[in-house]
Amino acid sequence: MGNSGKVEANRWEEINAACDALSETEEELTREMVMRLADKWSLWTLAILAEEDGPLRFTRLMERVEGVSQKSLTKTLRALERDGLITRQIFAEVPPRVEYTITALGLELLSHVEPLWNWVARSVPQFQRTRQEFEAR
Amino acid sequence: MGNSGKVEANRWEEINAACDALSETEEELTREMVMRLADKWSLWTLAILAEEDGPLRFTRLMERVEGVSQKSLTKTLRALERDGLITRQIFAEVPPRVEYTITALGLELLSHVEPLWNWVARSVPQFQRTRQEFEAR
DNA sequence: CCCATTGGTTACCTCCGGGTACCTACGCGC
DNA sequence: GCGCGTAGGTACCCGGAGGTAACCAATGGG
Repeated sequence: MGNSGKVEANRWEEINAACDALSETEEELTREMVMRLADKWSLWTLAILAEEDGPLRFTRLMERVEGVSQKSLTKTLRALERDGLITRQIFAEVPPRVEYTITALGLELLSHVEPLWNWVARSVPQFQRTRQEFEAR
Repeated sequence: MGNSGKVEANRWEEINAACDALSETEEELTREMVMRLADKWSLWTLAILAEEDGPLRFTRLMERVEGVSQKSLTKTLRALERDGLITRQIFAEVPPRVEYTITALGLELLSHVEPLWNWVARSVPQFQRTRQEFEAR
């Protein structure tokens, strides 16, 4: 526990070093991005678009991202588009048709999210045990 | 962009498969953990404890985690302790002394957060550019 | 003429994270 | 007896996230 801790701590210092290389506003932007991506719907929506491997219409998307409201989905999609993680293509038809597609950047992001997510998923039993012990304390 | 997209999509399907292997409540727990860790202070606090490579007292911690309020730090620390990411040792002294230490689990978590964080930090210029284009549209 | 469809937008409401301010318990030095 | 310092707890307030429901524009079908 002692020496392995030191190794991990050094790794984390690398992150801090990487952050220091950025200007203050850029570090804030990093923080902002991380927190924005961890909101209720962004990653889920992105994952749906990734597994589809093709464009999806708004209504279709709302069916797949179970439980999301129109309003929240709109907002989420605008934010994802703004950051270049998805594209939004409007067709001048009636009734209107809008297609959303994940970008290369979006797929790259997901590929970096995956290991962390998998680790958390694998560690869930550990967390459950720890919580029970904590509760029973 | 076409075939690399397919590769990434398959990777993401692995995540979904990993999630399906868990019960529904466990999947919710995964989601909950990810979102909890992405809150305003958890990761930051954890990082401070990691770089310290030793115990830290409450007041000390509040100085380092710049901008956190007493209330929020208390809450954050309780949550981290509950999940076994840090330990909390109370000394029966006056004035009271409480020491917080990161656990092996906490360090492991940080090591898995690091690549994602680094990628986001590296991609910040890209995000800035994309946003400017979006704004100017 | 009426209505359904699609992709929103808007008003309204509630919940919760997080901030400030103030309180406590305790033993110490004065 | 009085303040001081530590590690919180508690009450109150504000803003923002996110849900619901109603409305809208344009047009093809009946």
